[in-house]
Amino acid sequence: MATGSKPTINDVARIAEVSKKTVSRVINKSPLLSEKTRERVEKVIAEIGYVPNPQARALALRRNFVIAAIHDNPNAQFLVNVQQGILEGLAGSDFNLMVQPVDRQSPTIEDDIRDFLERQRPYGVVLLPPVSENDAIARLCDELGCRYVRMGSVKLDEAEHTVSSNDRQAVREAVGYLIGKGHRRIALIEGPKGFTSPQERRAGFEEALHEAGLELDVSLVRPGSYTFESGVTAGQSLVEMETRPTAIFACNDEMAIGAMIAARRSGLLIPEDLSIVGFDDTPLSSHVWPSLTTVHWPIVDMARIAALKLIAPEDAEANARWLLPSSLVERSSVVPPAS
Amino acid sequence: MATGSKPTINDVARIAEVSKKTVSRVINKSPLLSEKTRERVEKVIAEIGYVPNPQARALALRRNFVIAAIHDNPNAQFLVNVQQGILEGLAGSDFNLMVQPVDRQSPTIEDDIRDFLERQRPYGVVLLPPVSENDAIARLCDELGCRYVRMGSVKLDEAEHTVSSNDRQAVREAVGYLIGKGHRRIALIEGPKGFTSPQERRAGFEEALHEAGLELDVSLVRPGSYTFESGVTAGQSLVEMETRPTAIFACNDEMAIGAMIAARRSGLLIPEDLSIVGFDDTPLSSHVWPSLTTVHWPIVDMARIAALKLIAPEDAEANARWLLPSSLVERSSVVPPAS
DNA sequence: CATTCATCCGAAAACCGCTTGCATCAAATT
DNA sequence: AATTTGATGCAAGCGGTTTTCGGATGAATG
Repeated sequence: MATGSKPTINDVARIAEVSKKTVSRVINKSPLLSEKTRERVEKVIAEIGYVPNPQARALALRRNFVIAAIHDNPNAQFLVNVQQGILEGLAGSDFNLMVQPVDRQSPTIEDDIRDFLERQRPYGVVLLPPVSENDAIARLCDELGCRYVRMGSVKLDEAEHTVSSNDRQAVREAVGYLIGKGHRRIALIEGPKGFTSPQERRAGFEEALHEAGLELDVSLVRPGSYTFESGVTAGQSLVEMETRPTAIFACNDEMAIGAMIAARRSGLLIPEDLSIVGFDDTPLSSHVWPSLTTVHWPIVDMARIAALKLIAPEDAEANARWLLPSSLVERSSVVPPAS
Repeated sequence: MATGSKPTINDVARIAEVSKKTVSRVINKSPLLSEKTRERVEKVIAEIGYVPNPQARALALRRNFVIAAIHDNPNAQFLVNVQQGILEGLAGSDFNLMVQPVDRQSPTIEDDIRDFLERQRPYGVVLLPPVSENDAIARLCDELGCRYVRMGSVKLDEAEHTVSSNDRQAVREAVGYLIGKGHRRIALIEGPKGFTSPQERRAGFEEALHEAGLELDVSLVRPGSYTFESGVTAGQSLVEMETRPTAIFACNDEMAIGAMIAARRSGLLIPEDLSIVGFDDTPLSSHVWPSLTTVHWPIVDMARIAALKLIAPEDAEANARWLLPSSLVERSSVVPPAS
């Protein structure tokens, strides 16, 4: 090999006195290979510091050594956590992370994703919620032979393609905790309609009430869209009620904090006059005052496992864990109701 | 072309009755080409829906059609905004975004980045602060023939490789605004030592004081590390002073909000007892109560222009705008001091 | 012990789809 | 007619993988 340029498979073959094919077999861990030859080739590879050229492999294999995160504009913290998790899963491998935003509203979303997959040919894709709930996109991946994992509280019908969290159970626990503190008038700020995760969270809310023998009071339920502003609106409407709730469970932290702000604007003290529980455990939740009691949503773990499922499907952890526990994080936004 | 498989350059060449080379010339917009031939080839390309295979191009050109964002992740919101900006700049092009985190502390950081660049061969890289301040990495890019743009308040010596914001000027304006409201005892919570951006912000702070004929009171300066916790610590120490400041300028929003929390814990009312100004204009700043008056840091724009500089260096905007204005956003955390 | 046959490994060549150095050729210029 | 110029094509890469196929090896058989 010429000094200054990277060694190629030809250099390895020449020095080790074998054919390119043999070197290729070593790289791809082919079993049909004598131990002696393998060792000799590996020695040469180590000596001259050979690294296979990813572009050439991509061309020959029709597959790029890249994992793509396909998302539709969720929350910044969520996106970064997912990226971090995927990168953790990819660490030490030859894979890189590509980020591909899409527009869920767009009528051409399927064609856009098809174009992306056909052109970029990622080894696998991680579909983030809410776009992960689009079955057509999963079918598209199947059709194009692209590995995929769907994240979120997706319907749990295929463990192979899903990494999820048990939101329903976690919310039941959280609301049970409020009930345990003595709260009876507990309001709910919902997430956006039509997605699984808010549905699951609401289901958990109702289950907790029933478990305690309480009825769902629909006058205490407010719509929301997972945004801070929607939390403010919902919170305001709740604290202005004649008989206002003593506690609020919001389906995510942003809305919980929005509700907190709204309550404070109305002169209420948190948590003395109103307890609040959120969901997600974003950094935000410990940066407000009082700090927010919330449900920890294990997205970094989920994303790491999603990546492992894609690049090492035989990995034990990737196989075993596809439904991760969410759990309550007690901070200071909950106290028993003023009697 | 066989049904079901994508057309290749050979199909185009055959149908248009020209050579591959000529098709390649059309794709790469070579000037040495008769108008007639170009039109004929373009017609065929459009008809059969030919799209060049990126992997094959990458192999032949020794260059991947990818822009990499190399970061040493400070803040989630920052990272997402940069990604959004880069993607805006890349929209409509054939480029994709790759995300590569590095560890600034690692002794092997240069080798890590060298490996990444040599293997992945991105068309260009965007270096995010603080890793963008590492001159060795910029030299590495030069050496490997990789286009690069450094983001942040980098020393402004080479417009070609820099997209920056005028933090100093913006802070001068913000602190001038506090002075204009009547504040005289203005505290400063600094950013981490050894980086340009906190230095520039501090310089702006001092300039504003001097402009108003005030002296810098070093007893009102606190160290910080751009984290919420460091803001809490600094804020607490400031409000516990015998003669406490009437206003605080924090070098970023997280610390400003930390200081806000600390002040409130001490029983102070914001802004009545203490005015606070931050820097960055993260969503956070409008989600706290009272909402934070801060300096808008145009990172989405900066990142978009960085991407344009990489993929379309002849673009007018990319050339002209490499120093973007930051400007004050007035919210509700500043009032005149209680006399 | 010699011969045959199945088995398996590895060398050579084709291929993935695009770029490019060099050659060619027609048209335009002098 | 000779020379320049611009447009185009051929074929050889880029650095891997895969198919084909010949040769070596070892076991089975007579």
